[in-house]
Amino acid sequence: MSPPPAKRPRSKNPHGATEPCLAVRDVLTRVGDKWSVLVVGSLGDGPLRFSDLKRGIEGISQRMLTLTLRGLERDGLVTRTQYPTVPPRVEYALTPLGHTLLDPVQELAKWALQSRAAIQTARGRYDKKPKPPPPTGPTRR
Amino acid sequence: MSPPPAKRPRSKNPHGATEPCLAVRDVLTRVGDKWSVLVVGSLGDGPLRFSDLKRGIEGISQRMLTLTLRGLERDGLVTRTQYPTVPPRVEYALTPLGHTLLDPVQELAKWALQSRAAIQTARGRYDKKPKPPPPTGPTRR
DNA sequence: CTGTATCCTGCTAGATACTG
DNA sequence: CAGTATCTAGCAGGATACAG
Repeated sequence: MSPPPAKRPRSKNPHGATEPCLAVRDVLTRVGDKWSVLVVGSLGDGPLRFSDLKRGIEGISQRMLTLTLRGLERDGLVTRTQYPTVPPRVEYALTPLGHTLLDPVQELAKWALQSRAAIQTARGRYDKKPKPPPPTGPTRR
Repeated sequence: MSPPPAKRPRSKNPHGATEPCLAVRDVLTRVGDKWSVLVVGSLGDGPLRFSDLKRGIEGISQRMLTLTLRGLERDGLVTRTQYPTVPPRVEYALTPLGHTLLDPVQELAKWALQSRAAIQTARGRYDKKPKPPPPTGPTRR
């Protein structure tokens, strides 16, 4: 039998183990998608109907709103309440868990607003620099 | 000439204007991608070399690490310092702006760790329910 | 060691049309 | 009003090979 190829003992990460990383990535894929945060933010003020959400979030398509809401519902962050009236009326609201997300997200939003200018300045500067010069002379990035 | 089709006066959003949304989305696309947060987190303890980052972040490919670092550099969140030694040695570090991002991100990470269990429970519950029943009888979701 | 250049795949998300 | 069903384009991201 050939000896087992020694599975990489895995040096522990300096900033935490592998476990937390997975959790963070997991959350980030939910929260980091194009619309989830905006939906959660919209619901922060209280329950809203489907069409109100759609109107409130400029640019979202019906499809994406549905998908986003399903995802959030699945994760236990929002509830869906359907009133059997005609025409149908469905309300979405944050769960307690969903509310706890509101805080970190607003932190991030605050950062975004504060840093927006700085970031755009940095981008402008960076985008002007790239000097891939002619083969003559030492290329210096 | 045909009259301009009246550009939709746009009702103002209840949770803020359209402006902030753009900023938030902008940040989210940077922060919400698969690796940026982990890179920033890794650099939180201090500067690191390329290969150290690669080793520290389990599962990232060379390509994505490079791309992520370029993006962060462009946005003024990290600096790249190249020592003209042989072999080449490049160190990445957070800028002051980058450090300010560390805080909100860690908030979110904390939330992720705390809520992980609850979310997975919710998912399990949700994934069991879907009852697309036989065509006989009133389908009730 | 630190990248860049290709190739290739799957998913994300938009547009549109149709149903209860 | 509230959703589902399709179709499709674009791009994020992985593997690999090569270069300074």
